[in-house]
Amino acid sequence: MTSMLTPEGAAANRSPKARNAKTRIQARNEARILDAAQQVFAEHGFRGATVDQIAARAKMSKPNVHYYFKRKTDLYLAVLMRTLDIWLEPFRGLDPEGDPERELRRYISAKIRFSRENPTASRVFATEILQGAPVLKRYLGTDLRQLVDRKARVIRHWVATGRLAEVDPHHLVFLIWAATQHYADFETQVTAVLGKKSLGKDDFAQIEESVCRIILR
Amino acid sequence: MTSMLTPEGAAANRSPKARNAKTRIQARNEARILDAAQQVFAEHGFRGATVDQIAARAKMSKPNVHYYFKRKTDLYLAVLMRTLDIWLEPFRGLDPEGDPERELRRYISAKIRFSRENPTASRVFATEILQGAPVLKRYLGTDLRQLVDRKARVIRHWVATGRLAEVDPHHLVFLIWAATQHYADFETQVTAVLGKKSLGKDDFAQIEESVCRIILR
DNA sequence: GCTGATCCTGACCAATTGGTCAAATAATTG
DNA sequence: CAATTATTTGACCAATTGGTCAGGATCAGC
Repeated sequence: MTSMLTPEGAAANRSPKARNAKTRIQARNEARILDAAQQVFAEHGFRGATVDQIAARAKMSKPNVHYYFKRKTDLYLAVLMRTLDIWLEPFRGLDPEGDPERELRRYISAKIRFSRENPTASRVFATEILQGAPVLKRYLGTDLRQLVDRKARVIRHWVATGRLAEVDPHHLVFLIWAATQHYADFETQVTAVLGKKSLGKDDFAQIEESVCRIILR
Repeated sequence: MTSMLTPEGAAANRSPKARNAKTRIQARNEARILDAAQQVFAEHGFRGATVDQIAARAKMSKPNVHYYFKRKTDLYLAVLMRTLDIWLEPFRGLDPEGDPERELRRYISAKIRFSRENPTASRVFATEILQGAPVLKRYLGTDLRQLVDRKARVIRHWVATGRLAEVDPHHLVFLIWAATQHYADFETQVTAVLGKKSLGKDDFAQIEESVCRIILR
């Protein structure tokens, strides 16, 4: 993966004067568009989102959005990959030599923090998966699968050396993903049922503690 | 709620000859449309779904779909309410006098079974919540909240009488919801990472056992 | 300043959208 | 069967959609 912010489909920006390097304007605008797109995709899904809406939220004209991202799907892919990059960084960092509880707790903590600070990113990803991952399916079955298998081996190693309770590594990972994303994705339901306005920093701190206690019992 | 399959918005079907009672044709077609709509909404969200697609999947003409459900939102609402009706029935059935573990296990079991047999229903609901529950927000904050509060009191009672370990009732409910729906909603990701074709009956049996063991420890 | 590349936009299109309607067809009932 | 009602559809519409394009504005470097 590695910073796929400009995948094949993105506008072939021949860089300023010479080869490839982004203008300050380019960097600023691409980021602004990505942020706007993330919000709109989170609210309406891929097909429900309109380029007009995205442009409006980025305070730009529609043709200008297309100047930076030729097609809507490029924009969508870029948003998803940006999220995956951030999500998987602490996952890749799981250290086989480290203390299992400390390692997992750090991963959970990082994931929850990002979900709280950036719930829309989590929601775009969730929507993509819910709808059968039309765009990400290939990636999930190759790169991500490989990565998870590698880390599953680490977890199995922790279990084998008696440093972690007996668990199925894959289901442990799924459980962590589910738990850390659920409160960001379903925040509307949680706040409505609890009668709260929104989930604050303290709420998420409590959630983190609960999740860790249950998972790392 | 109670069988809101024909909410205000639905076509004002003056019933056959007299007042209100559904023709056999009516019942059959409404069900067929609802099933088709559920699939399409699950794949594309509300805005991404088209009435044409729904009609095609129900093997009907578009005007005929509008004959039974005047507007797209009526159809959407009907799909959501049908799911909620089924989901909440076993939740309402939680018996304060019953054995807590038995009661909760039965609820979890029913919920997982429905998620497995009807994953698209779960996905439509999840998408609605993800997108901020534009249609269901009011219901969540009133009826559902009331119901959950009532059942939270039951759980608190179980804890108070020492029949259940110390837990926050609301978070217990959320955890059950998250766990029972996750494998239906994110099946694509799970199967892709596991390299499986799909999740079978046995997979869900194992999932049910895991969820129960973790939650009812 | 001048030049060329980058950045931005109004106007426009073909395709698709939710929804309507008049008229045709099938059920039901007397 | 005839009349009434329930069901179904082709044709249509106004609005919205993703995307294009020619040209204008702005910038960097000389």
